[in-house]
Amino acid sequence: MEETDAQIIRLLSADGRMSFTDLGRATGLSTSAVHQRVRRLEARGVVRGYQAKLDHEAVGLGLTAFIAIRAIDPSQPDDSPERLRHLDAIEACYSVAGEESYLLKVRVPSTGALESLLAEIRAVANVSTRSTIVLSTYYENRPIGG
Amino acid sequence: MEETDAQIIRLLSADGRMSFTDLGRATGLSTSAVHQRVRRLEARGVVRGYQAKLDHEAVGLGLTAFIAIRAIDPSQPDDSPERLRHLDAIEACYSVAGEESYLLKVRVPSTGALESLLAEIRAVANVSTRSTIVLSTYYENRPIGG
DNA sequence: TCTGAAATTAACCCTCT
DNA sequence: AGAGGGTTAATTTCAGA
Repeated sequence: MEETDAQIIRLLSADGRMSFTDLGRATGLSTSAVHQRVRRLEARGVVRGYQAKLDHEAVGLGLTAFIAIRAIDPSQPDDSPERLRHLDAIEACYSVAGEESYLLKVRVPSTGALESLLAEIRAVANVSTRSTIVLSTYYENRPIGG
Repeated sequence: MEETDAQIIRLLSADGRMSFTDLGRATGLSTSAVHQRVRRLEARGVVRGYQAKLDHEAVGLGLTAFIAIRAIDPSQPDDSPERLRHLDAIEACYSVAGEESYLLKVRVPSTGALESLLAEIRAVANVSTRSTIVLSTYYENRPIGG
């Protein structure tokens, strides 16, 4: 990865709405050159899209939790990520090394909603769950380092 | 939270670079009306910024891990999040309920880098660590549901 | 790959409702 | 709060180096 592309990526990681004009100024390139580079990074899949960072509390999703899951029947094929994909409370799904096989990050409005989500996860994926409740978020989704 | 604002938030959560013109079309409002609403959401802190979603592998940060940390000396004031803030491999820091007090999400290039990061975390914050390595990411930072 | 210029479209600000 | 209009600025495409 070239230094100019790396710089563009750092800038867009910190401000996803930065204009091509400003990106050009920051990198010392013309507007059309950065435009070309950003489009190429998007086409290659290095930049996968853009997203607003939200105050989840204000949006009514004030409860965040991490849910580690473990298959109950190890002989069954384990396609939990696909089985759980439709649950839009699940913001992220990772397969992990360790005692459990997957780790989910979820956002819900309340403990009641978390309770029903857990029931649904267990039913849909035939897994046991271990939840870790987030008490407060100090920082999150920080831009990549520079 | 009003339905129109909620809709704008969902749209910007899915596409942070969506134009005010398109937001207007999608919500049935004029360009200037959505413009006004988005600026208000930003001013209130509901929208905290915008960010490019990256392929971290392509950017040279192919190793993701979750690190749960626990204070070694419970009599010391526990300001780990501030002590660790300067480490830009740490993408997120949560305080959590459970056996450990904080959960970090980190991105590094290699296991070697993870090893030195762990050493630094333990030294800087005087904590013990328990790491969970991410093997693969099925989905992540999905837009909020609707 | 870059620049520079031209054409199109969007952002932004203001006023009126 | 929103619509409409006018000005400024950005995006996008293209020719040329």
